[in-house]
Amino acid sequence: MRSGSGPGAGRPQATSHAAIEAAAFALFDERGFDDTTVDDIATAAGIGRRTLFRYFPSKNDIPWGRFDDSLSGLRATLAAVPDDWPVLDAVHHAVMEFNRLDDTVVEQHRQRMTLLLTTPALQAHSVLRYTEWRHVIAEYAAGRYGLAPDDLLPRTIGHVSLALSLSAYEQWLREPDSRLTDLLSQTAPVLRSYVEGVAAPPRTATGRARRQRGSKGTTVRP
Amino acid sequence: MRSGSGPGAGRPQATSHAAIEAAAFALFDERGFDDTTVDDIATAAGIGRRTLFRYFPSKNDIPWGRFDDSLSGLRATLAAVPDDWPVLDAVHHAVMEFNRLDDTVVEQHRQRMTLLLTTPALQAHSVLRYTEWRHVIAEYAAGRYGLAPDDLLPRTIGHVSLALSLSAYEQWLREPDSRLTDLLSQTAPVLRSYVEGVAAPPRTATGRARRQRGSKGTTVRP
DNA sequence: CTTGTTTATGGCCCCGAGTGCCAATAAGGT
DNA sequence: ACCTTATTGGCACTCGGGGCCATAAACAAG
Repeated sequence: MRSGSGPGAGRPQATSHAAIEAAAFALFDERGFDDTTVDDIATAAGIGRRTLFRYFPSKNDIPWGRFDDSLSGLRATLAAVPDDWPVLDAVHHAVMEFNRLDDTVVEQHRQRMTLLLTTPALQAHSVLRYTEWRHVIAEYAAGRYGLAPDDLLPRTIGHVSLALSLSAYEQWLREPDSRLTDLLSQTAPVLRSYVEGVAAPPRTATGRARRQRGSKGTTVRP
Repeated sequence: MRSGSGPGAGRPQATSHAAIEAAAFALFDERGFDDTTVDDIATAAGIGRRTLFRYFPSKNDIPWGRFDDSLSGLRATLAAVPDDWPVLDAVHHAVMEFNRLDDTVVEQHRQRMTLLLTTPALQAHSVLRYTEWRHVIAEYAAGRYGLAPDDLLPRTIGHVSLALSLSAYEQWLREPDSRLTDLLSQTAPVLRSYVEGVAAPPRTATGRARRQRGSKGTTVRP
């Protein structure tokens, strides 16, 4: 651990997370993730293979960059939300903040997320990251409701929040001209209309709006 | 491919999916998933390591068993739902059917799901299975709404349905005496109350019920 | 009984990810 | 010059996974 900016003693670091990440993304873009070996990345970054694994615990972690820091930001955003906001609004606000992008990095972020969401090995690995993310949401919800983070309600809120975010992200990647924040804002109403048993009016020209009558009665209604 | 029950010619199979699965679970139970090598499983099943990989594409696939067949069942259940049911109810019904368990296998299923949901390597790998599952749900919803499966609404329904199921499963594993179907039925109302901005009354003794100001619209709880 | 044909088996060898170990390196301080 | 400290990176190893291919074990036809 480098202690802040203190130089201290010892051999200086030969590289950085950012440098490795840049070298890796160049190769991923050129040959794809699976056809790029860790040796390739290490060589491109001018370091030894063994050193690379001290910066990133696995090849799969490289595309995620410094995700831990983002999580701290998410936690901080939630903590700053006034207590009288509905939990749904608080979470939605935090998700929007979490995914706010500077215009200059939006294409870079799109490339990163494309990699993460289309490469099977990365899709799989990402779950571990999502779990931490969900836990932050669940902890906040638990605090607001006076429950434990692994009670059913907070846990469900974590899962559903992630579901909505992923849904928005996938849609964002599909539509080159869309804006991520727009899609994130859309998922909540979409969910609400679904839960209330009413078909959302399709935004595409081909869709026919069909109205549902709720009469099943065995389970859902209190 | 064995063609139905026709014996035909050729060397008979030395084992079966079920036999490998049984041998594997015994070892997983004894030493844990990570400390069991593929060689161990093959030896225990009395086959060669190379043969094992012809029955299961990867070590991670062994705990999932024959999941494809279950997916066909899910598809069939959805297809059999009358068209005038609300989509939410149809999906909920299909999810319940999908997770219906014979009393004799409930403990076995619990063991399997514990393995799948607590082993990091399996948590990660399971995403690929979940994707197929979500796709079945999204396809159905798309058909009902007259949309494409990768439009925002069907995709979101797939994600949210999975989120609710996983939430129920995790809770089920935490509470030894709970019933999976009960929990699956609970997640939908939990989601509804959350979306409508009203705190669900905590069911645990320690929780203090905290009511949110419902600035967001209609209240449904008594 | 012998000779094909068919199909599954499993050994051999390879690759890539990831880890433990440890000597070498490059700083700062005394 | 010498010590302390921290990072580097090479070597060897394990494990998951896949390509290749000779071989075993069934059945059918001669």
